[in-house]
Amino acid sequence: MLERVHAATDALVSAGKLPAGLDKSRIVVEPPKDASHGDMATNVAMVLAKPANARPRELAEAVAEKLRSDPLIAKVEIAGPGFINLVLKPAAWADALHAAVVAGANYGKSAMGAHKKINVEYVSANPTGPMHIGHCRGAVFGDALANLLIFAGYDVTREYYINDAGAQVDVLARSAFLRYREALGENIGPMPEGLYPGDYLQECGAELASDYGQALKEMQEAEWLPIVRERAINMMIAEIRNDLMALNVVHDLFFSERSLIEGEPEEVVFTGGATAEVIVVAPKPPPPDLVAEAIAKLRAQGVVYEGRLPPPKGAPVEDYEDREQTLFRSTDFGDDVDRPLMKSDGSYTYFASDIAYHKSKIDRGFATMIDVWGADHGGYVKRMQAAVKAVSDGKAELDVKLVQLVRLLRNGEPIKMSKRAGELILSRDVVAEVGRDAVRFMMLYRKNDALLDFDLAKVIEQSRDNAVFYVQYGHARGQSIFRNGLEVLPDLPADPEGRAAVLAKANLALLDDPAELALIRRIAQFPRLIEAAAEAHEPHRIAFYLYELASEFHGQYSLGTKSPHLRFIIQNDPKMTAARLAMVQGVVGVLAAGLALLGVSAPEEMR
RNA sequence: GACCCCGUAGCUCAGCUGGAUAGAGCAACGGUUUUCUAAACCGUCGGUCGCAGGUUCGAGUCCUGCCGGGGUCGCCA
Repeated sequence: MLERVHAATDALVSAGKLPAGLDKSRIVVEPPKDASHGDMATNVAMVLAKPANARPRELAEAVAEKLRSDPLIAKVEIAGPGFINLVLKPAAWADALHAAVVAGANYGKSAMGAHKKINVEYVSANPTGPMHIGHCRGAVFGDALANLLIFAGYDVTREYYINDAGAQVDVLARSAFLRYREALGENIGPMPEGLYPGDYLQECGAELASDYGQALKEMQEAEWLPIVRERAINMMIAEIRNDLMALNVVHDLFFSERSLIEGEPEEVVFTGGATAEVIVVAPKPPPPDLVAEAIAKLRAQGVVYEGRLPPPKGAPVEDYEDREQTLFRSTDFGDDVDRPLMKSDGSYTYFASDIAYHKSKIDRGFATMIDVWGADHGGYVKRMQAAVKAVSDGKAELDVKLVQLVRLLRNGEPIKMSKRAGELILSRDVVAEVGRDAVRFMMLYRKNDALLDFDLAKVIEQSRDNAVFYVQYGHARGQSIFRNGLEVLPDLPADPEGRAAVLAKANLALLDDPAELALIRRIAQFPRLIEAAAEAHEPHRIAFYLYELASEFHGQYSLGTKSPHLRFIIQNDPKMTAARLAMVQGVVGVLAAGLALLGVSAPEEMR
């Protein structure tokens, strides 16, 4: 439709009624919020009025005149300040539905991405324990976003960054070492302050005990620590991968932070749903220090210097010590203060290796990167974007999606967790209780930057109040209609492709009831929705759209109760039945496609 | 003190990147079933879009300043 409006304005330009060279980018043609305003509306006259030095309504009349001759347009009206409302002929909706049915699972796929490479990094939970519910939200969000971007035509790489180089993995190793001594029969008492108290390291300790016996105890810490650390990290990553698999969250690549510095890949190869190889970033020997390289590059650009920082505001830092340090001039890029790259003991800060990591992404050809982080990392966004800008010479772009906290409830009552005992609520426990579909859908049924209340009791309720159930029921109901439709159309194939091929041949012009046309209109919005959601990096829009589509479908179904002639299956009228089932096919196809993007199953029946 | 996010119906939230009379669900009240799944549907009630300015044909949406809630603030992860 947009092309038709453009054509109409072009015609006015060549007729000399409009000046040439107008900016047409702000012209939109879309379904109006209020259906009584027609099927489509355009703001063309209001957008062009000022630059063309014309009155909006007069200009609208001129454009409307051109559009009236279009064979698919039934009515053109001018309303309000200069909107042009279009009512399409039923044939236009028949065309739209036909396209949806024919395209099947490909309906809504877009070429807007043009195979542009995008890197989406999500989860990246530290390998120091199993995934908790906060990680879970980021995992589901990132996974669905990646699905969406692929559907929109981008070349997406899904990535997990393993923080296996910092102090916290040494803490992990010391904790595991205690569990090892415990496994050897020692009474270790309560876990000392600062170590990981969770009991998930007991298995690690037991393995170490059976593999090494007393040997590790005989060593100095410098000797046993790397051994224990590697074992513990590998086991924790295996844990996390299991948690990801339970959620059906996949990655293409697990990127080791340690490999940036040491050039050594972690020797972990996994198979299964969350499978991916760990990247080898450097040839060996000699292992180049990619962090040092990144810093050197920035230093050459003059954005790294030695200097002092003012003491931190807010909560007092106990061991603060004023000293000269290596700083990145992030203030040049809009950050509040410059940021340190080296710790006082001479090792790199996380920020330093994060710069090297993002440089690696840039070097691997990604000009667009999306990071999914927890909201507590919000203060980190500006400096990271600053670093990306600097290290890519302004060519690469980083979008950070902050995922807000999840508050778990049961029947409206917050579930309390005791951090003291190391008892965070685990992702796997929630999945086990309410199922993967409910977790995934509810995590996506909210904007990423809004707090999320997740009620364990409500998500397994079977009612309209439960969006997951409601949308899935829509899909199942459609399948049920196909099964019953066999009475009138005995030759209807059961497989989706075959069925769609048959139904596509139906005479769709028979669908002329206003409610039916409204439902088809909703189906026809799907491709545009995909593009808008992909553009904004907002998968939650799909979830909301599916809920609306399911709602209209349930409504349409119920109309048949009062008005039998509107039922999907009409005895003795195979032609009308075929047309109606084509409409159901359109709904079911979009529901299935949308649920697939969210990673939620589309059941055949609900019983 | 600075920065980031949030503030829309009694509650939980959408609002398609600036469009027309701001929408759903829940809650409350009323109705619909000899029916293709009532696990559903329809209706009624409910609003100073936190407040005040500004930008323009037009603001819940963009800008500025306040108010309220949350988060973060050198080497933590």
